[in-house]
Amino acid sequence: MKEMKTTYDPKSFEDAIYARWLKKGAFRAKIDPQKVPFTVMMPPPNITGQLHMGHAMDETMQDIIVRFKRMQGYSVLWQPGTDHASLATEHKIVEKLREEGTTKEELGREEFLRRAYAWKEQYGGRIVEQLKKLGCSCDWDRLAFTMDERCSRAVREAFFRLYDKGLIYRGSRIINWCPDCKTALSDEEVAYSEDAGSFWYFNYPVEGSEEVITIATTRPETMLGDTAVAVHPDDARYKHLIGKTLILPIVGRKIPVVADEYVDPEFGTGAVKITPAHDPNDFEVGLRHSLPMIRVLGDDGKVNAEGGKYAGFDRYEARKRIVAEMEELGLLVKIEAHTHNVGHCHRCNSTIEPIVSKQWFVKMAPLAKPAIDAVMKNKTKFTPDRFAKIYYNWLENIRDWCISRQLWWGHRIPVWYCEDCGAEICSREDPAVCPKCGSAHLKQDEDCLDTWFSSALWPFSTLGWPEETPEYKYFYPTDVLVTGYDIIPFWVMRMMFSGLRYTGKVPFRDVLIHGLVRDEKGRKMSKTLGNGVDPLEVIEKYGADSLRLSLVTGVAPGNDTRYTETKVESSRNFINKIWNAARFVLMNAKDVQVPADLTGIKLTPADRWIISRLMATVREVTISLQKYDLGIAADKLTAFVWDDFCDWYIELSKPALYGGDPERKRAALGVLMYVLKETLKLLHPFAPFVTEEIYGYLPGTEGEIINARYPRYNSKFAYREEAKAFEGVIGLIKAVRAMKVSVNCPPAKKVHLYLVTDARRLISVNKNSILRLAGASEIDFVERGAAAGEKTVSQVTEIAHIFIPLGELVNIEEERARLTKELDRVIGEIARADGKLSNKNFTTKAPKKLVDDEYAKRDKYLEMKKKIEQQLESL
RNA sequence: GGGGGCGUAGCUCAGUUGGUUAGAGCGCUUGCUUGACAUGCAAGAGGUCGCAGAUUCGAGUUCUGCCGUUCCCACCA
Repeated sequence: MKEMKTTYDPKSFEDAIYARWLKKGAFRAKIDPQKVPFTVMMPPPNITGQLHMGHAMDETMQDIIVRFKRMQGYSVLWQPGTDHASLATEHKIVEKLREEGTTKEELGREEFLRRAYAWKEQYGGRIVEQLKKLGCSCDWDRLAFTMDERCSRAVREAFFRLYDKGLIYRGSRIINWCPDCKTALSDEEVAYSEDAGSFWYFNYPVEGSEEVITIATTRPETMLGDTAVAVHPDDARYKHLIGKTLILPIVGRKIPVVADEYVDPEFGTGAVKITPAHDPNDFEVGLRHSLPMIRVLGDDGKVNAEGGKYAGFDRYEARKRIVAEMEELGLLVKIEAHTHNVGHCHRCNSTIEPIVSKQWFVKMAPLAKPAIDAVMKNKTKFTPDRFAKIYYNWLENIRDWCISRQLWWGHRIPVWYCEDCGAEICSREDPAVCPKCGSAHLKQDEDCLDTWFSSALWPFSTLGWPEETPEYKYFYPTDVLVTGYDIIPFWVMRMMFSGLRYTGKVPFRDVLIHGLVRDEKGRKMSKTLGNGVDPLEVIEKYGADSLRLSLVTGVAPGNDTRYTETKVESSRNFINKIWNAARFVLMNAKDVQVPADLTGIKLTPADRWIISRLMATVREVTISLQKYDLGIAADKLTAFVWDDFCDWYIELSKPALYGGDPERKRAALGVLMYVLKETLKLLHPFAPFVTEEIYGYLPGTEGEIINARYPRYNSKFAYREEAKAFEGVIGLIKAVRAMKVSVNCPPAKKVHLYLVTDARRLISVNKNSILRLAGASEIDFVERGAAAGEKTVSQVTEIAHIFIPLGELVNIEEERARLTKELDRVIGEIARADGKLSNKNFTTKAPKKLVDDEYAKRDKYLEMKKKIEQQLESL
């Protein structure tokens, strides 16, 4: 057998272990009627993407859940894939073309797409390799892509069904336009920020009068498209002007003054310029008053022909010039500084222009309702449940979804227009001729679909829907979706209404929401700030297991967390700890095999204690994982491994290992190995690599830990009473250690213990361990402390009153101080217990067990008090 | 304007359905080359759980109000 290295060195085995899992097909999902399926859909990362800390946490959480379920015996499918990320990818390629001195228009659609696919081939697999580094156990054989044949077919079907029912329509509406990406965006793709701007006050002259009306605007260039000025119908200042005509300066257009409730008389001047083609509110006003819509900005963000002499100027240049001209005309009243919320493109951060434009929309109201109901009825549950509220909030206020994008990289809208009769055709298959007039002159819509239209189908499109494939029947609906709260509006909500609409079922039963990984100072990690930490570098330095553990420990569901290297170090230290614990066990084991179970091993109280603790840990970890409390599960495991197993049990086992009694040694090794093996299994979902590596060193284990059965709680091994009694031994050892420290006794100096106790049997059985761990030379049972001599230190514990004669080592004053402090504490406890017990309400209303416990506690403390007082006296 | 989150040890954070003496990691103090591990061991110090009320036998935990902080949505041109 190979020797384990002295320190944990993840680089020496992680890649090899991953390769072995792949080779053995350990991640492969199988349709097995004997098993219960468990399905998780990986949120498909963008093909443009690189693994960042947010992914690392998201994927780690999924891998933990998936490995746990796999070990529990479920037939697990963790479906991986990538997203074509229409806008993000096209943006990147366009940028590259610009560097090459060309444009997509110059290349043409066909050549552009060829380039895009080439780009995808080159970079699209990058993130997949990075996920492997992290240890993700997804079924790579089923790797999907949102633009592959399966997914494309599902997109076509979904579009057709909605179109067929009138839920997809084409219309001219105000949409969010990004002049840089030159495409429409959905409301969700616009991010608002408080930007510093100005408020320009302009005078518009009233026709046939000396009067003017003062309006205020934040976007002067839009005045070119003004078709009215609105005032509040009850506003006394303007009442007489309603119905009058204004001369729009610069342009010279005659525009009416209209009355509309929308105007807030308190804000600005109480008079609002109305530009129906460039503002959502103005658009509504325009509709109410049948105002003309004049678009003055082109798709490139430049003033168009409607802008007269300003045609061709960029929107900001036009703004400057228009303000200057207004000033020259004496119509500029004032300029105020004004911060206001400005929309920015989610992708390129350019300022969004609201523009009226002909686009495709999904009617949301009929889709939102079932999606709300499904969560209300608990068909899908959010964890933590507060996110359900956020979900409702989104769906209740949702507006129709603009799904067309003026992009080439994506799913082209499956609608054709007949050039002869003008018919609009949407069909499942590409039409050859117009079904209305038979003409062959058909032209497909130029636009692509919003990426999220295809992502919304992910839970079932990857399984072959609309076909009733065996996969679809077995693995759908999925079990849990893991994602960040920032993705709820983009994706979770859209998968919900899509799933319900197309499959009649919720796409997942649970939604586990997590927070963001922030930097050490609590800031969002971002490219512009340059504060992002590359998970791959962390893996390189500390190993994937350390990174994984550090991303889930001490994290509460749904809360943001800060990444610090210190946390990774702590996790690494922990893993090193278990590495060395294993090394210790194996060094002593030699030819001993891991026992299959505990039957046939003669157990000591210490053995029963650690087994009891193991069982408690199995239960706690299992329950926590089932509730998706990964942080709690990790904490419980860490505490068990480090405190109980390493710091106590291994030390307790040493007398048996070194004592020379082969039978006892074998028994101790049996327990050590059994507990170690079970612990590795418990830990495997969190730290898959190191547990698999150590598992491979254990003699007598077969196969891989990834396929091992997750430990199950067995009440037979709970040993409740015995474990509790043994805690008394631990208390005794801790007390002796503390006593030695308190009187400055060197740790190496062995002390003689005199014990007044009822637990002689328990102590005798564990004598060797107590001597070793407490640093004692001898234990004597006595009736009274006086037997220990005149100068002693003493301490009362659960199971014994300890006396140690320390001769010259005793510092009387320090000892007196220590005892006095202890006495104060005990008196405080008695007062607390008395207070509770003298309260009739407590004794009558609280559960009996609590009251009894309180009595027992008070008696114990009274006893301790008496002993401490005696001791103080004797000093 | 609407809706969340957070406020607990010096720092970063946990804290299950209300129930022993409120926990962890890091940092700090003291001691230790204890036959796995100094990426370690032992013993400690450190908290009016943001403030004020309420409910309860009992509140870090439930309710109300307030203060601070932060995020999301909506938005007045």
